[in-house]
Amino acid sequence: MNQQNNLTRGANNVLTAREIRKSFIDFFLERGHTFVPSSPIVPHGDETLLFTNAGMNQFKDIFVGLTAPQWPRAANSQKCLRVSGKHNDLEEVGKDTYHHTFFEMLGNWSFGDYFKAEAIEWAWQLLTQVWQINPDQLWASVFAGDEKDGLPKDEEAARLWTKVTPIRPERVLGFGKKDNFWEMGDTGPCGPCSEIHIDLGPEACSMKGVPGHTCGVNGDCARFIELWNLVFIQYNRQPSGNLVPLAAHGVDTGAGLERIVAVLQNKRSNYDTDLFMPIIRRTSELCGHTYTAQLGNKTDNAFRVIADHTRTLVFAITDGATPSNDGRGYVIRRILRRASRFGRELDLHEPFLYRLVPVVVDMLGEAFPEIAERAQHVTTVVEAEEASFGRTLDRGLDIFRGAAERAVTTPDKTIPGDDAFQLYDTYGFPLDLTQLMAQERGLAVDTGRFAQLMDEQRQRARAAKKSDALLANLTDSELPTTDDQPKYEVDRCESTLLGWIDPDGFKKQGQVPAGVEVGLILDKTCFYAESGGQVGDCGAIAAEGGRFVVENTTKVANCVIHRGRLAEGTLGAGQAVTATVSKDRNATRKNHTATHLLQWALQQVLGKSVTQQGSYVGPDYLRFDFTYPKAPTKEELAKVEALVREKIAADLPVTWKVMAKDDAQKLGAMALFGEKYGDEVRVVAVGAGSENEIDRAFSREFCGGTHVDQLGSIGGFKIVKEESISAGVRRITAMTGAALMGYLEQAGEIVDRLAALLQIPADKLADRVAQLLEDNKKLSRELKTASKATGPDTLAEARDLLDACEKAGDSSIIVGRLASTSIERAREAVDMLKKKAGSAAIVLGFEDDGKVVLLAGVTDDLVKKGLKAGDVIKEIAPIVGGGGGGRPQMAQAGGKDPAKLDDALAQARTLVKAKLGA
RNA sequence: GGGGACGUAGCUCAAUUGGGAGAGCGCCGGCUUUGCAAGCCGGAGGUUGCCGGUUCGAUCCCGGUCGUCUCCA
Repeated sequence: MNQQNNLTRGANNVLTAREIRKSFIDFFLERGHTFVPSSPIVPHGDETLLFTNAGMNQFKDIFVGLTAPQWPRAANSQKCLRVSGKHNDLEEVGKDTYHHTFFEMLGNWSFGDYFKAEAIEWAWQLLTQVWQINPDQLWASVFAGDEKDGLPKDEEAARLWTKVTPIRPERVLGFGKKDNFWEMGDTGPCGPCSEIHIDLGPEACSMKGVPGHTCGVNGDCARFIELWNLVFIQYNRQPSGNLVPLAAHGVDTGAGLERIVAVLQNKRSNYDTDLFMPIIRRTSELCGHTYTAQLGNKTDNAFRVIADHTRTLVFAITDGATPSNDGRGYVIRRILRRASRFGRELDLHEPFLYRLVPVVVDMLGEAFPEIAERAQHVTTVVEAEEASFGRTLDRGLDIFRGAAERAVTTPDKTIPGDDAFQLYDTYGFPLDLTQLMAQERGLAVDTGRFAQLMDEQRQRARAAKKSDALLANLTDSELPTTDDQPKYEVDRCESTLLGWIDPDGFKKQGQVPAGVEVGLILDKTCFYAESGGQVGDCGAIAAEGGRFVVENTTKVANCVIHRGRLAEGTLGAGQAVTATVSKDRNATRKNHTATHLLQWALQQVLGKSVTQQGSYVGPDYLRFDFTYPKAPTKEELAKVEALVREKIAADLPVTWKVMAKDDAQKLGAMALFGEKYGDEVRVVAVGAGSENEIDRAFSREFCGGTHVDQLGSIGGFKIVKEESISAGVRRITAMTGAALMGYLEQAGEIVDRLAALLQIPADKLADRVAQLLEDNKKLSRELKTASKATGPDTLAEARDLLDACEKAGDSSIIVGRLASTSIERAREAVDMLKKKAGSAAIVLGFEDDGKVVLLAGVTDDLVKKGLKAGDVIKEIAPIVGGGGGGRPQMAQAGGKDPAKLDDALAQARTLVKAKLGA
């Protein structure tokens, strides 16, 4: 049987990855599904998730029942990243043919619509009819039941397989919980799943000759691989561990595109497909090595790692992650460094990853237009980070040398785990590199100790972990949808208190507890929940008999949560209340509209490479992060300010409209990268007086925030700070309205005070201060030289002391009191005396501003005899109520009791004489 | 969010248990050379990130803060 022929359509008719992706989506569109574009790989709203790691992430709220689905059926190809947490494949990448950090997950979903029969039938049809995979190669698995959970075998699925597909019954196998029961987390929706595996033939087995190995489904070798997982969501796992059947059944399927492509293109390795080869070819051009597609080969390994990681970097950075030292950014930094490290295996020592970015864009820019739009930014960021890693390595090499030198002298020729850990933890020097370099010098590395230290570090971090306690137990609660449309119209509204959230969950009955932070839930509200950079509103929710102070407002699914504390009296569920937003919101609105003006002006002045990276809009100020490769000049910033002010002065109107996303995009409205939008979007248009004029607006942005009606009410605009926050990203902080007035007033006061102090007009301040600094410098220099000429002649005093001094053999014992002088001059005197006397022990003291200074100096020949200046000074300093010390040749002390100075000097004389035997 | 390291001249970095703020490169001047490079001699350049504490005295020790690097979650 020639299986190979059935896998392809002949050498000239192999489907490209692009065609395969498209045929999947088209197939499900034809079956009533809605194409829901991939959600960003960086989930902005969801802090519990570092990166999108499965196709269903964006539908989580639907499956847990927090929100209603907008469509009964959906399909897409989702960008996924698996680099941390439960699914951490990072270390595996490169070693085999199929592990990736970034991959695409093809998926189709049913939200309470179709169930097992359709899911199974369609998957089979697509695989065998559209993609023409030989049915003889396919196997199916179903859930075989679990006694502990009291779950029966999934007979329904098993029966359907043979009913709706022509698969032979013996090809439908049962497996346990590990393989065929899918759970999202410890709690929440879950259910049995059914997988489709393909048999690639005996040749593909990767465990040939391993004793006891038999090829089979879930048999751990590369002959049988899983192509598609169909999850049937029909239970809800409660915190107690019990499973409760769900009323609405769902389907969640996932098929890894990279694997499907490898199979359809008849490749043994995912890396041999057109999803990776262009990157590998380009890398090969850059380094001069050839990729031979072997496993267990160092250079081939490096090619694979680089290809995989480059894709990851392009997508993650495009969606708003940026290399940094914590959170998501740190994961990105690690991936980039890992790729860069493997580049060294290919003799690539200069930044090179950034040169692979265009290859990825070429390959995937059509399916994911965002990466094409952000290519320049990604390139800048990657190159800067590669350069930074180069510096990190250089510094690490220095430190390594020190550690290696120490290790060479030890009996066991081992670099201690502490050193290796310090290199890694503090200087970012990779452990494998430490080991490699140690090996080159015949040294070992104590990895056991290293692992121990690493573990301690982990535990420290874990102990410090905190979470949002308020939302801890919400998984099972069905939260109501809050009508928050009033937020755009009014800042006070009447509504009903439906209940509240506390750390135990959602409460719909009883009295709001006092003294603790809770989140009130209303049927409708005029409060704005934190979103799109705009802060959540503050204010109060009150009724007769009670008043609740809202400190922040957030949103979970479609439910607005008013966070705060009961301040007075009592409030109960079901009660009618009045919600009043704080006046701060007016200031926030000004800042929000000003942010739109700022983005528009930046694009006018700096060009289209300016795209929003993030923002903060609060009552006190606004912050706008945007991509731009270098610092804008003062003139450019001034021009931006001028443009914004011009628009404010023109007092143009602001309007907004909810429209279809496609229409909004046609109008050229700006959207935020890495933000997920629904089919209907709200577009805020500045410069348009009504919805009909929206095409005449000069600024149009996707935005759910609150804005002023007329630009004039912004009442002023000023950039107060411009800075870099990471490579290729700048941050501008600006102020408007009353906050700006306060800021200017404060600045004005400072200027007034300075001008009054210097008695000059304010515009001359800068010049005058510069002049003063210069004068000051000159004067202190002059003072230094002048005081040498005037003041007490310390050197003369010292000479007198020398002339009158006692002798111990050839050595002079010079002890005496000087007129008040400076430490510097007294030191000069000591130096002079040493030189003049040739051999001497010197102790000088003087009074200065109510304190005592003592200096001692000893010439080298006497130091050798055991007389140390430091010892002398330590003995006598306590006499004047102080302490001192120094080196054998020169020491110094201070004290607080001038009356005892002569006593101290007398003691010094006795000491020195005793020591020198005089 | 937590831990570690670093911050000194324009640049790269020194400074013994707390006791004269230094070197190399660069810059300026002079000498030497037909010219250049090099060499020799001399010079300028410092709020030791910032604030506070301990001390007779802090680049050094302690606390805080800002910035950079780095690891863990």
